[in-house]
Amino acid sequence: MATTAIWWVRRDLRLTDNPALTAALSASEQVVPLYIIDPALVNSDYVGANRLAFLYDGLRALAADLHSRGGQLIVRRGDPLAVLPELASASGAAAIFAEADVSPFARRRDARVAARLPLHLTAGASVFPPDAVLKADGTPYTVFTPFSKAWKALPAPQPADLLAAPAQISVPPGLPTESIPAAPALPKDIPFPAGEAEARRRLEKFEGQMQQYGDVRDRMDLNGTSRLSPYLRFGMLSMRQAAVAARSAIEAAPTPAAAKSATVWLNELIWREFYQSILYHFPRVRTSNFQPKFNRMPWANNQAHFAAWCQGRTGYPVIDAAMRQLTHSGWMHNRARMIVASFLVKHLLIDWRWGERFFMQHLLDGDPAANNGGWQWTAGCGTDAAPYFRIFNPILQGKKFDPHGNYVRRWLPELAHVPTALIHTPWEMSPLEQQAAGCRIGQHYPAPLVDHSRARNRALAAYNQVKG
DNA sequence: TGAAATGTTGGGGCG
DNA sequence: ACGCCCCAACATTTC
Repeated sequence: MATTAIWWVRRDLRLTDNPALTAALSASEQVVPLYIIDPALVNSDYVGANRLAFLYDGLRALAADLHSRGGQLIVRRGDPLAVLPELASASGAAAIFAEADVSPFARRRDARVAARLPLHLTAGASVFPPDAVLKADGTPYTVFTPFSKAWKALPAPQPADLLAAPAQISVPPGLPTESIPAAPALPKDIPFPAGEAEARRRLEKFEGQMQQYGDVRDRMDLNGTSRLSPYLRFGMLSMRQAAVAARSAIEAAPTPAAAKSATVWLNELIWREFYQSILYHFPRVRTSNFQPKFNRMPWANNQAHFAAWCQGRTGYPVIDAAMRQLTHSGWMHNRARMIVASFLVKHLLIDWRWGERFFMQHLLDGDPAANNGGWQWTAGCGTDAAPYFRIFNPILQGKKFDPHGNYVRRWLPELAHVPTALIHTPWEMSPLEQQAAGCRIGQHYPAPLVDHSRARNRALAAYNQVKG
């Protein structure tokens, strides 16, 4: 009888450069590619329809890729602790292989599984596992720059290190599978087709743009970023594939400026690894301030203000455009993420966890480590955090990073005819200008929810309380 | 991976 | 020609 192993797919929806799959294939003749739709995850308030739709589409793409190699994706719904033993006995599998996941939820789940079944966790979610990048005394880094230096000093993965996709996958016949749920109805303008092939296409396209990344990455009105985050989130692309591409762009750069630009993108990848390491070594950050003194923070937590922020109705065009980009497309430009996060936490004095949860509910790329790290950074309560007095001015940020107002107009059609000079301060339009633009402030578009200068002073006072 | 307040400098208008 | 003032423009410090 053929030996069998389960490849338990979680956040590694790819056949190329997949250490868990490779380990399963080398351990046994037959492999059961299994995805378990866990109701505890699906119904969590950290998950939303956007990301579920992307996941289900990704599973369909993975199933097709497996099918073309003679395999099959087995899908089950239920608690992994119940599904895995049942499938192991039905298939005769002697071992389970899966990619390690740093989130506290995943680690608890995997520990319970490993207590009952032979579960082998492999690296793969990051270029280097969290225990590989440590200070000389063995403790984890809590500041990004030294972390990134240590990361860059480790032997870089080479193109030849990337694991090839198996040509053929043999799955034991006759295993019952459930259908992949139809993706929930979503707005049509979600510009992220799921799947490994699409991820690779995007990476190849971005390799041609990486040398300009440093110049255009902050421009919200341009497509200067890689837009790979949803694919990295679900492992449709491995971090090693991304890092190899970044390194080769740096080496092939014709000018120092081009090399620097690609290095900036490599640093963005390292931020992902940094926050994975933080979540792994300090799991309490998932629910708590990394800096305990922020437990005293006098949040205002005004429900109506939070609702206005969520709906993109704060009266500040950059904020509202970004929030609608998030809810309508499942993604937000990174610069915009910093601006809206700063606004929620500082202008509105709302607990960063509220914003963190809302992001998780809407982002295709919503990742516990990166999202939590970003929010704690903005709130100033995290590792290597932004200083408390760094308060983004939404008007200036708009003028700098959306200079023609094209980003604002794209997501806020009610401002389509506002003159560019006032696109980031539409409340400054005279009654005549409002009429000409077909946009009456307070009717077609809200007046500012808070006054910038007053909100800034209130935030400084609140943060001073924590500091002292 | 800011912004505002405050300080400094230098050119030009003007008596 | 000179001093005075104004105020960009830039630099520094403060939050």
